[in-house]
Formats: sequence, C-alpha cells, structure tokens
Amino acid sequence: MARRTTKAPPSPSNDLDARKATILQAVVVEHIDTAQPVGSSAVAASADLQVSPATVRSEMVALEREGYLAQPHTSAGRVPTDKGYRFFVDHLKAGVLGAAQQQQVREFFAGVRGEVEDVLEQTSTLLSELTSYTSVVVGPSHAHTTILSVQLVNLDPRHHLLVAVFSDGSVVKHSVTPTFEATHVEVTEASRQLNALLIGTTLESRVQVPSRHDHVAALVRESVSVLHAEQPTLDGEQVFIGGSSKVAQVFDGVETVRRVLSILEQELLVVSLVQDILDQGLSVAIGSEHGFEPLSACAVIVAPVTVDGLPAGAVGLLGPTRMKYREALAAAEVVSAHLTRHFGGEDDRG
Amino acid sequence: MARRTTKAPPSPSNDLDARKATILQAVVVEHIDTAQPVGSSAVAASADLQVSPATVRSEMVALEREGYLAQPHTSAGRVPTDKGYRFFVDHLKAGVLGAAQQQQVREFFAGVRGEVEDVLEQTSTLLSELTSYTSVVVGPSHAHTTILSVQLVNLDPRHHLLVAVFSDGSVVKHSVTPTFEATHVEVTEASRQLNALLIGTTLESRVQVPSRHDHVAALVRESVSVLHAEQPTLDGEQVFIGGSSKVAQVFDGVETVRRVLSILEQELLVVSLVQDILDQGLSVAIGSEHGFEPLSACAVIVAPVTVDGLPAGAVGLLGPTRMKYREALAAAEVVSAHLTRHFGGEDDRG
DNA sequence: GTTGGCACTCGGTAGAATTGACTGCTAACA
DNA sequence: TGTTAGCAGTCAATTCTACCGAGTGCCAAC
Repeated sequence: MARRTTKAPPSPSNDLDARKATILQAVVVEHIDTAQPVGSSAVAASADLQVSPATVRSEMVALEREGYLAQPHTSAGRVPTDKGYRFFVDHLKAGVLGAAQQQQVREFFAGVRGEVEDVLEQTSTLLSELTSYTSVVVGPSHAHTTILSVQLVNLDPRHHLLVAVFSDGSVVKHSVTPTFEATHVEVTEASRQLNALLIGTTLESRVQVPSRHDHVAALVRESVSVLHAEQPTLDGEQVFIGGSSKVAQVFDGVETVRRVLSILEQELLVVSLVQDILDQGLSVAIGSEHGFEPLSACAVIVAPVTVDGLPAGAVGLLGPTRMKYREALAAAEVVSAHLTRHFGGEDDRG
Repeated sequence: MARRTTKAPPSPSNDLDARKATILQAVVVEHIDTAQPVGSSAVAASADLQVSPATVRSEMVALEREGYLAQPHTSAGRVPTDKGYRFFVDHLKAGVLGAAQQQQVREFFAGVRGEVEDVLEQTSTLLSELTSYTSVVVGPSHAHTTILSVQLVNLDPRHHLLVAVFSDGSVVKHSVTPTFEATHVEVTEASRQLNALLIGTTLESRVQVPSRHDHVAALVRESVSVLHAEQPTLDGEQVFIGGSSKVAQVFDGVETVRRVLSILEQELLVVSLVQDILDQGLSVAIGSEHGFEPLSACAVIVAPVTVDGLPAGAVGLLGPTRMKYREALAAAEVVSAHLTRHFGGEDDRG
C-alpha cells in the first residue's frame, strides 16, 4: 500500500520518507512487544535496512523532533508517542486472525442461540477472550424500529406496567402510576387504545393523544409520554462489557487500573465514547485522540455492526496504547462481520 | 461480659478469657487500620489493660497457638487469621452509620424512582460509595410470583416473541421459533390461549398444554416449554455490581485484583456465593469460610432483603479480609432495611 | 549522507552495612 | 503463679555505594 519511493513526501508532515517510516515502525513493533524503550542498535538489527546504529540515531532525533517518538530520559531508548502509534496504525496492512481463533469465532457463531441480548453479551466475552483485552459490545438502539405491540398491565390499582415490543425484538417496560385508581376495565381499554395508536409508529413519531378528561384518556396520555420520554437519553442502549478483569493484566499502575475500571462502570460514558469514535469515522482512537482525559493511556478499537446497511451498534476493544493493533483490529473486524451477518440473515452459515 | 476468673473456660476453644479477647481485638483493629503486622508494645499501649508488652507477648503466643493470630516472619508483629477475624466479628457490637452517610441513604431512598431494576442498580452504586467496597445487589427471583399476562408477538413468520409480565413487575421475553410458518391469526389465537392457560400460574405450576397437532397448539406448547425452561437455571436472577473499580484500590497485588474481578464478571457465581452465605445463616463470610478458593483473600458481607416477610434478594459487600466490618455491616444493614421498606410499602417515608 | 569512535548520562542492580521493630527466653519479683 | 524487666537474637526493610551497561550526542573521517 504505502509507497517505498525515496522522493520527498508530497504532504508535508503527514508522511515520512521510507527509511524513517521503517525505523518508526520497528520502534513501535519492538516496544509493543517488550514494553521497553527501544534503542538505535535494536532497530538497526531488527529492520532490514542496512545501516548502522549511528544512522538510525540521527533519524531518531528527527523523528523525535517531529513528534513521533519520545525519550523517557537521556540515556534511554525511544518510545512511540500517540502520533507515532497513529502513523503505525495508518500504515498497517490488514492482519488476519490466527487459524485457531478463526475457528473459535466460527464455532461460536455457529452455535450461538437465544435472545439478542444474550448473543451480544456472549459476543463480548468471546471478543475479550480472543484478544485478552476488555471488549465493549453496543447493541442497536431501537429508536428507528417500529412498535409491534403495546400492553398496559395492571399490577395494582395505582400501578400499571407498560410493555412495548419493537420490530427488532426488543422489549421495554415502564411504570405508569396515575394519581387515580383505575379499574381493570379502564386499563384494558387504555391498552386497546394504545395499541391502535402506537402500532407501526416509532418512538420519534408524533401521535395524536386523546384530550378527554376520563381515566382511560389519562392512562393513554401518561403511557405515551412515558414511552416517548425514553428517547432523548441514551438509556435503553444496550452495552455489554466483557473481560474487565483484563484491565488488571494489561495496564500497569494501580491508579491507571482504577481509573479505567471506573470509566467502564459508567456505561453511558462508554457508549458515547464508542459513538464519538465512530462518528469521527475512525476505527482506532489512540491516547488523547478521543479527547477523554481519564483514558489517555488507552487505545480504543471500534468496528461498526450494520443491519440492512444501517448502523446497528458496534464492537470495541480497549487496551493500552501499546496494544497489539494488528490482531485486535482483525478480531474486531471479524467479529463485527459475523455479528452483521448473524443479524442480517437469521440463517448463518459461514 | 466474659469472666475474669482464672478457671478454665467452660466452652473449650470458642471463647477466650477477657484479656486475650482484648488483645486479639486490639490486634485486629490496629491491623485493619494500618495494614501492618501489630507488635506487642503497640497493643500494650492501645488497649487499656495495664500490662507490659512482655505479658502481651506471652498472651500472643497463646493466641497464635490457638490459631487466632499468625506471624508473617519471626521478627514481625502478629496478623489476625481468618479465625481471628471471625472472633472479632462475632463479638462486634453493632455499629451505626455516620450522620452524613445516614443522610445520604435517606435522601437516596426519598428520591429514587423508576423500575425495580433501576432502583437496584442505583442502590448498588450507593452502597459502594458509602463503603468504598464493591457492592452486590441481588434482585428477587420471580420464581414464586404469578403471571399477569402473556403475549405472543409476531416478528416474522417463523420468529415470534413471547413476553410475560409477572406480578412483581418483572418482564421476561423469549424467542419462539417454530419449524413452520404461522399466520398472524394463528399467533393471535395462540396468544389468547396462552393467556387463558397461564395467567395466575407460577413458573413452577404444571399446566395442561393442548395435544392437538395444529399450528396453534404447537405454538402454545413451545411457548409454555420455553417459558418454563427458564426455571432451573439461576438465570433471570438480577445481579447488580457496583464499584468494581474499588477492587483496584482495596486489594493489593495485580494478581489478586485480576482474580477478584474475573469472579465478579461471572454473575451467576456471585449470586450463588451470596445465596450460599445466606443459606448458612451468616452475615459475614471471611476468607475461606465461603469455601470459594479464588476469593480466599476476601470477606463478604450480606444482608437479606425481604418483601412481605419472604426473602427477596440481598445486598452484599465484598472487601479484603481486613475490611472495616463495623461500618460495612452497618451500611449493608441500613441499605437492606431501606430496600425492604421501599419494596414493602410502595410509599417510603423514613 | 554514512559511519566508527568516544565521552557522557543516568537508570537499574547487586551487595554490604545498618537500622529497628519484633520476638522468645530467663531470671527476679510481688 | 502470674507479671515484669532485661537481653540476645532474628529478619525485613532501608540506605549507601559502586558499578554496570544500554544508549545517547557529537565529531571527525570516509
């Protein structure tokens, strides 16, 4: 993909000449592998460019000046910066999953059964086992799906349960607690009217609620408003986080671990993070790129899941900036593709 | 309470003479506070018994011989064993929550709204914030509640959704995927029959399913079996874990943190752990007492939640064996009492 | 532009010495 | 008999030192 010519880069700072690129990549690879600063001689030995460590050194000072590398202290090797990782990832040729792992994914999707939620949850476990990073699976929002059925159920005279079923198979429930006591007959009638009113609509549709002052109309009004109230918040998004214990293995420093875990606890935050990255059109967000200070030590990989060509959730991986991008990207892509297929045609052979 | 007489203790090993008890308690308190082994002079200074360190020492060798204390190495102080903590906890006088925290709990329960799940989830966050330990809130199983409504909804000709509403306000859904294509009319009719069949029953009830060979009967049979299949597994239990990030603060050693987190990921395991402890009639399980090897560094506090006098879930706290038992026990009890009240009478003033 | 050589920097480590917080023991004492 | 002071012994933790070595920057030569 990337050119190997030596002529001066057309775009000023975004591209490096071939040798610098090779050196940078060697540093990244080595550092991902060893977690140690990488010295000039290690690079000279590993990369296939036939130059001496001294030459590598002078290239490295340039790379450092341009912001791709950094030095922990004077007498240490170099470590990639976020920008360095970014270059590396942008010039990464697509990796493929190991045969055993591919097999594992195939078997998983061949055997998986059950409700959407269960599939997503198990997928997040799968993804985290494949990569040994923490995984995030975001399910489709049901904002654009239509309502198939609504029902108001009497729990006690002042407490009713509104249960709505959507065309994507999701179910939501809400309490409806009017200020008056409703009879069984009234609740049943309200339920009937809600069905007539809402079936086929989406949560975004405006519907004509009855304005009468009787109990039934009041029940209908409250039900509709409680149901539509769900829309503005991100609530109702389904998030499944798998392998949060990996955080303890993969990051060092108690404080970092604690911080990352405490972010993962706030699922809404995680959803919006993944959404942000997708909206930026990225598949990897490194360090500060996602503008999320507490996760500045992390890289996040995302891959969208689509149903009928429309976005319907995503899978993600969260690791340290020195994560194994090749493998992790491959895993995320393979799993998201399988998920897409799984939800696209109910029948999945693959 | 305990005698000061010098005659041999009536119950052989379960009780200690007053001075030993005081010394043991001083060691536990100190060690919980400092996380360090406690020496004889520290005990002599802190406890109000007017004896010299030498005397304390000779008592300590006895306590060690009897298994209440242990010595990390020869020239170190003493550390409580699980048995030592057990004695401490058994002789703990009930603590009360700090005023600020009591206020926080009151405000929380005064303001909390929404579905049961939401309340439980927020409660788990509350509990973990109160104590800075990881909290577990187990919701009621709906095994004993009755079915209020069942509905079969057509997603597509071969894929239907069974939605059941229970008297405790919980909703479950299951896919029903017959091998034949069912018409809309057939699904509606099956839904009607299911209602007639199941309303008022529990998941444990035996019901008479139709044995005819038509589509409707097949739908009914499959729906009933799929619904009842839920029973044997613990699945459907609701668990909410709050403050898992505390694990990183409270335990030391990456490996311990990882192990605990990975247990917490398996929610079924957590439920059965809490259930076990409750079944043993304990409110605290220390170290190996719960017989759960990976959590041998942990203590677990549980407090049952009841509705109408029947067990309906529990709240729990998970911390290191050297946790602040007084405060944690108080918090768990206060919160479980509030929860009980919250679910008991819908109206909670307190 | 590339290279070998060289002086310099500085974190990490290994070993020795020291400290100090403990203990267990013993002999004297009330 | 229980309690105490005194004392020798143990051992983890700390501090210090020296030193090693990986790695750099610079420079002169090619």
